[in-house]
Amino acid sequence: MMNKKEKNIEDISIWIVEDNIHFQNTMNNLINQFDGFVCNFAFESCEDALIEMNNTAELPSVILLDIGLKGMSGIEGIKKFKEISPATHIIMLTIYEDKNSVFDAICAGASGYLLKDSSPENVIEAIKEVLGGGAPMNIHIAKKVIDMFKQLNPPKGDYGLTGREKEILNLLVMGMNKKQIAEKLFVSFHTINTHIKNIYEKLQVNTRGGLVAKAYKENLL
Amino acid sequence: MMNKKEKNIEDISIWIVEDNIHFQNTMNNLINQFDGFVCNFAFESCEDALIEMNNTAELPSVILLDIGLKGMSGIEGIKKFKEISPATHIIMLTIYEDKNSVFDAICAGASGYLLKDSSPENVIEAIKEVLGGGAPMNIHIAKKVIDMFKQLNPPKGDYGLTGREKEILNLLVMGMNKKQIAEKLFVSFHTINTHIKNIYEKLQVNTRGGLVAKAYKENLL
DNA sequence: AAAAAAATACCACGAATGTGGTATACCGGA
DNA sequence: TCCGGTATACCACATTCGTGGTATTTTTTT
Repeated sequence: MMNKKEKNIEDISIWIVEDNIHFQNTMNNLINQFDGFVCNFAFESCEDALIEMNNTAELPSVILLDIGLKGMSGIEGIKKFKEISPATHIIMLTIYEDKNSVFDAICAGASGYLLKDSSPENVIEAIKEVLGGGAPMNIHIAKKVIDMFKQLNPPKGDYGLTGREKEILNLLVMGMNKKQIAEKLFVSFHTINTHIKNIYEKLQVNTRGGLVAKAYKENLL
Repeated sequence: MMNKKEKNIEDISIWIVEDNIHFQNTMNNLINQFDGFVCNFAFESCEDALIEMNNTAELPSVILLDIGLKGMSGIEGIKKFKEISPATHIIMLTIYEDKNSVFDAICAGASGYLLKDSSPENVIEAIKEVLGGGAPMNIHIAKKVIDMFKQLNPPKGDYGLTGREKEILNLLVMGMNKKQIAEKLFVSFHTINTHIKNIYEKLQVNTRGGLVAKAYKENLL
């Protein structure tokens, strides 16, 4: 009775993408019980949901999306959903608080996330929150966080590179090869070879890719 | 005189957890000098502070918590403190600038962050801010930060890399060579060679260094 | 079903790289 | 004055790269 809901044109349309049928049903019932929300579809995979999305005119306002799905992952799914329906808010569902996944999800465009053991109230609350325009967050603190990150960026690991070595490192990062660098600095190819050898030693790398990557990661430029 | 403060029931209670005695005292004095704040306790480890927390009815409003502590780390401490006293705001203290630590701290529930060489004004300011802000630094803050970072960074050009190509790009950035990548992905060296060839073509580069640099600059990872 | 895209695989060869050496000249601090 | 660090330079050799091909299978899209 409760989970067979009279469709109302005013209702906020919500989809669920979740491969655990039990949890899917639980969510479904929960949402349909709540006045103003209706769960039109529940899928077991992103692929299925995307097919429906491509064939319907009634795009959902919110998608509850499991982060660990078979086939296309939730993270990947976010991008696809957003391509088709940019206005749809996506709330990730996760079992445990996986920092990296959540971070990735946010980067991919998720509006929020929910732990699977959240209380029904929390679920409804989260949906309301994203619908209400997203982050009702203290802008000051957010700004402060950014300032912190900024402060933290400049100083990083010091590997005791000499001036010349830093100079050459920068040219390497620009994609130049040894010969080109030698010509640019008016020294012998052999000299550059030696310098690069020393840089590799100091940074503990042994490929060009590893070197450049480290230079970026550790802010050596 | 100054650091022996008359206890006032109205004062905001602040604890310090910091293993450097000198810095601990400096902070202590600073806080007690300020009208409206009182530093009731200063500990040298999370463990000590937690014991006290479990035995007192007067929970602190704010904890200044060193990030690099002997025994339980500051990051771990955050969770413990929050368990006992969710309303307590935690401000991290650190000398070394490490982006990851800060992010971890924020995820663990820290409200703010202070470099140890901050001016006295900054310290007081930070405490006031977390007290006034109310909003805990959760995933929403992170979202804000990411959003702003996204805005600051160029919208990262799309070079039409396929999934496999992105995968290989990431391995290249890790400093692996073709043979290693081939082994890791259980495919032939020739296949990797072809993929890399195509990546070079798409990104318009022709050296490993240039590739990795571009990957970082354009946020292709 | 047909077409397009992606992933796989192989060959060859000159160019560039990574690594082991050795060695000289310069300069600033102990 | 002697020593350590820096910059310079050269050699040799195995390994890896970059680039020109061609070609099949699998997946995705139309």
